[in-house]
Amino acid sequence: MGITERKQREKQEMRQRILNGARKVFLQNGYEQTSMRNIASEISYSAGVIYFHFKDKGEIFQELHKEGFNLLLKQLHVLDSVVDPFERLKAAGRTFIQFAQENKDYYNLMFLVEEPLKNSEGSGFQIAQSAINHLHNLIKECQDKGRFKDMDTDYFSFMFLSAIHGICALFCKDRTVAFANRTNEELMENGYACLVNLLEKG
Amino acid sequence: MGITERKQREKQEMRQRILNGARKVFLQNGYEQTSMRNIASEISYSAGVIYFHFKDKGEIFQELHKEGFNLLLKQLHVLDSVVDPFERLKAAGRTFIQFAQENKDYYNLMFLVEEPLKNSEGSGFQIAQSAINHLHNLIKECQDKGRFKDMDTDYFSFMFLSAIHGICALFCKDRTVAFANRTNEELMENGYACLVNLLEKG
DNA sequence: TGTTTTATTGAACAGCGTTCAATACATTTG
DNA sequence: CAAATGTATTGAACGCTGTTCAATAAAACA
Repeated sequence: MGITERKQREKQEMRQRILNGARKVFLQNGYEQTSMRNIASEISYSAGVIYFHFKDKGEIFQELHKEGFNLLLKQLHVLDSVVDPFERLKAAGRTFIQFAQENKDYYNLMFLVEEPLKNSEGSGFQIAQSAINHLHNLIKECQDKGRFKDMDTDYFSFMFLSAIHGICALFCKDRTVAFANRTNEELMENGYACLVNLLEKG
Repeated sequence: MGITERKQREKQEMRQRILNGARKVFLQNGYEQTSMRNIASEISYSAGVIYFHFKDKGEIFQELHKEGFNLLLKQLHVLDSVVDPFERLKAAGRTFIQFAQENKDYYNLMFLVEEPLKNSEGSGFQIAQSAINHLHNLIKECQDKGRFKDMDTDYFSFMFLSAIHGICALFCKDRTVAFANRTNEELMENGYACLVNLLEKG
């Protein structure tokens, strides 16, 4: 049955075509400002057809959300070769911040958009969870080498992620204005340096 | 001219009536889900009249944004009597987190909603700035007593705020799911405790 | 009283996410 | 090949959104 095979492939291609259009519009205008009609006209189709290939806008969100995490994880895995876990942790934080700076829209999607990521079955949830596990293990490695010995691994992971996310979130939602006379780059870089300074004493 | 006086008062009352309706609907449904028609029907007026008293939805946002900051600042000023600046700083962080937990919608509005807070003339910007200055001075006090001596005050303030904001932002946008088997309260409280633990070593 | 100012309404516009009957096309069946 | 079936796409429609505006009501002034 080569025909049904081709049909499936064509359907998959259409799904991808929609996703490509969605990504393009969304990287230009941000997720909130991206409408189904925008996406459709980007790929020269009618808006209705999207609903034949996707349940709703939320499913497109899920896909791009997953894309964002894969992109971030790919950049983080570059650091796998760094042997010292604490050096790897510090570099991971820097990579995370850099990712937010270079992919503001993806970052918004992944961590700041109001969207039901509820159903724990979704693969989007799983990939986020695996990222957390990765961080958890990394910090455990640091602890095994004597760092942060008196801290609970889970809570410390949460705190570390929060601190970095806070930097990125203030940046992504334009809440850095109140820190006068400092560029975003200066704030984020030197702010993170302060955190690292603290970590080195723990 | 008692009449123009009364007119002005009535106009102010109408402004307040709209704001009260807006606050109520927005505390029930969240800012994004609050429409002008919702607000209008809440106070039994037509939607159009809002535009006679407010420029647009953004101006209502500005007002509620300011309200949120005033509420937060009021709670922070309770700590003014704490003499030791480091104790005050630690308590301020806890108060901040508690504020986010108890006023999720205000917090979203203040720090997470996508909205042009651009024009540096707005009083909303000023109140945010004064909050930052307050934090800056508090940290400077700590430094004067020997804490965080090797840190730049500005960047350290930014880092501290970021760390706490990160905790609150993950909570407010429901991104804590990936930390299994821990309630939000546990995560936030113990996560912050980890930060405090680090600070005590700095 | 008549005129001008001020406040409010309700309809309208363009856009949103989503649904659905109609339609065109591809494939399978008779 | 023709008819029937299934699959993909369209475009109109629904009820929502923020916003504008002519018409209108009410109040203040002359």
